[in-house]
Amino acid sequence: MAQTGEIDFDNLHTLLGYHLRRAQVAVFKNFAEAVGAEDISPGLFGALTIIGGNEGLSQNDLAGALALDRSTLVSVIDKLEQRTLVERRKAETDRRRHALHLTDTGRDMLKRLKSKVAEHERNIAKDLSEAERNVLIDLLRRLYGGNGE
Amino acid sequence: MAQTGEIDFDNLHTLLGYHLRRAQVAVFKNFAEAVGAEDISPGLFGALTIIGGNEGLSQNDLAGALALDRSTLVSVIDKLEQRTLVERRKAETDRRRHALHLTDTGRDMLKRLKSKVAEHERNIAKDLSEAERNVLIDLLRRLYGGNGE
DNA sequence: TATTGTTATACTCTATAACTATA
DNA sequence: TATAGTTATAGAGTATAACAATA
Repeated sequence: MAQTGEIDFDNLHTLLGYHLRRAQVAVFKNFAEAVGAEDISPGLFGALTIIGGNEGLSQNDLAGALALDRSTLVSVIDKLEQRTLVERRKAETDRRRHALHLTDTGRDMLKRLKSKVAEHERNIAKDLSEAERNVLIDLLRRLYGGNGE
Repeated sequence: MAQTGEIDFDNLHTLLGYHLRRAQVAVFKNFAEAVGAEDISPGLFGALTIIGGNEGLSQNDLAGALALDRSTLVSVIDKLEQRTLVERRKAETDRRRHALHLTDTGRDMLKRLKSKVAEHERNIAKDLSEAERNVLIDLLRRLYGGNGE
């Protein structure tokens, strides 16, 4: 019977989607190790980062930035609020909206996370030169139609 | 209030993980459109491809090849078997094992899928030269430690 | 009427632990 | 004892549809 080492992968190894998934699994695993006891996912870190850079934004704004449905954002903010990292304040100008703010705890955690995530980035790209890393980001961006900064 | 276009993404756009996720979402969406009425996910296509290239392999072999737990493989094969694309045959040499085989329907579908997936690959990489596409695959591979073919 | 946030619900993908049958 | 497959269960991540409050 075929052993794992002898498996014929046919054309699977020629497909971008295959390598994207493998790379993402590896990167997410490394992310989890890098943040360790902070115990946060890339998605929640992204939400925290954007709230930190845009205090007072609405859930709709954040959903748009993260390309998530606004119903999905509810549970994202629920999680962050349960951990006292973020708070919903009633927006005064439009009482349908929640203005999202980091708590002091959230700000501290974000600061710690940023240095851990920076280390994580160096770690996953340790076999790539700085130029190669930039090429990789550029090529990925062209895959999904993202513009430069 | 901040609009989506004015959001400050801070350092998020400098992170490989961010672009990987965005690229993967775009690629998976395009995959779904490309296979259309065949209605199959990249994961099931991968399983089908490996079974097609290794008829008679066991569920354990396949789990290893796809880097999935063997309990996860059960539901993968359940789905493929419910659609009459794959069948479990009792391995004669070791009656604990299931030898996985494509049905005629599965073989036909795999053949159709391969051309649709090839088109999908051309489509997602349409803004990349052949050389750039190869560089991208090489760089992704170095992110997860994958060797050459 | 339209928008913001919420709830209820559901689906996909994945894993761990305990079980059965075989080896 | 160890392995192959299964089941029960759980959790993350995501979406759609319907709803209340507000605009």
